[in-house]
Amino acid sequence: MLSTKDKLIQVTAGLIRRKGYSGTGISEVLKEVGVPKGSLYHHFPDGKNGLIRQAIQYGGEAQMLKYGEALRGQPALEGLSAMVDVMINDLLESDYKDACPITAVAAVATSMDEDIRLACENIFKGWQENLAGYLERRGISKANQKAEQLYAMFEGAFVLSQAHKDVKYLKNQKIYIPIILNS
Amino acid sequence: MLSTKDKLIQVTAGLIRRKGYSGTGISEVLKEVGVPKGSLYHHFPDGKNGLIRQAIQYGGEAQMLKYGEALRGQPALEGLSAMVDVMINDLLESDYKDACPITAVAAVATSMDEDIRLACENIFKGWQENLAGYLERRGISKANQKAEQLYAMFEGAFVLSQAHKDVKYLKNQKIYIPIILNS
DNA sequence: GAATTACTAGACTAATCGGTCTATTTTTAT
DNA sequence: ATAAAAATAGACCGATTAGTCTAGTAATTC
Repeated sequence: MLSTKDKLIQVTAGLIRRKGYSGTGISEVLKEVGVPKGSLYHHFPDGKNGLIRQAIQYGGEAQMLKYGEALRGQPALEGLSAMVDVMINDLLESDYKDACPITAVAAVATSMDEDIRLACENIFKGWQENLAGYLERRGISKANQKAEQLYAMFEGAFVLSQAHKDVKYLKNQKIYIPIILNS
Repeated sequence: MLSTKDKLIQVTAGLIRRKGYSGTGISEVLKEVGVPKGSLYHHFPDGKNGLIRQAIQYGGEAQMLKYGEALRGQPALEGLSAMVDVMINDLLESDYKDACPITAVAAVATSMDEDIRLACENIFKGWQENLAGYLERRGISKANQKAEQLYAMFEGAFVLSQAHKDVKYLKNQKIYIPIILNS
């Protein structure tokens, strides 16, 4: 059984992924979870900002778990390919509605409260370090730089695939994964 | 002298780049341009949607011009490098507040009116075709696929650089440009 | 110069925004 | 059992949202 607080975080994480920061309304969250306003402001004394900050963190960590599962036990090439498949599935399953959990907020975060941007930055950083460690354990040189580049590629391909409603941009990443790894 | 309509489009283009679709308010646009509501709904009978759609198009085309200028007359490597510099400058000059003119909207566009998403898609498509033609004229093989990949990389690096407030992700693209071109 | 069209001006509406506040209920600790 | 703390409930607030509507002004056409 999920606590009210967790339900609020999860529902918010789902909404910001589709509608971004400003597009996600407090009342919509409350309605979907089925709790009154008092509960929200009890659990999140600094209101929308605190709620979204925690939702970003939750969504980012949940995503990292999915990526980690795809990578685990696999050689670099297969693991990264499976990770791209996770992204492809996310788009297809949501009919292209679910953005990367961070991008939808990150793109406007520098014009909002700094703590929101920091939350995005930290999630990205965690993803990258995770992937860099994975590459390093597989003996790949310049693991850190390559992890950065792979994330940049995947991130961009995700945005393009979503905007075009066509996963080909993500699929193409599989061609370039070995090229980056061997560079 | 700019027409009222053009001023509305330009100011809106600037705002959506920083705050996205939902974060950009009609009244904020009006205030900044200094015109009353009647003018806006005269020039844009379908309201906010029409205004933002045209602002996306304007912003996208303006950006393409900047990219075109960077590429023009240059060999592929130098041209693409200069294009990355345009992105770097955009971030630095705005203190990381200006996102890619399309991404900020595109990430949430699939959860809104289809015409908004189509506007984003068309701009991306235009950019890509433009770059593919440029590569082709320089005798580069698989120009279309490489143009797609380069945009994915740049797009992702832009998002990461913005979120981290660090242009290193964009700078690193210069390492990978020749790798993609020669692949 | 008169009529028509284009545009500006801004009051106004209904709905929603995030947030506050006071009760009330539920749970926990003693 | 009782006191204290945690959580729920929702009325209410001022501000803002996108959008409508009626007037009035400016420019254009005939």
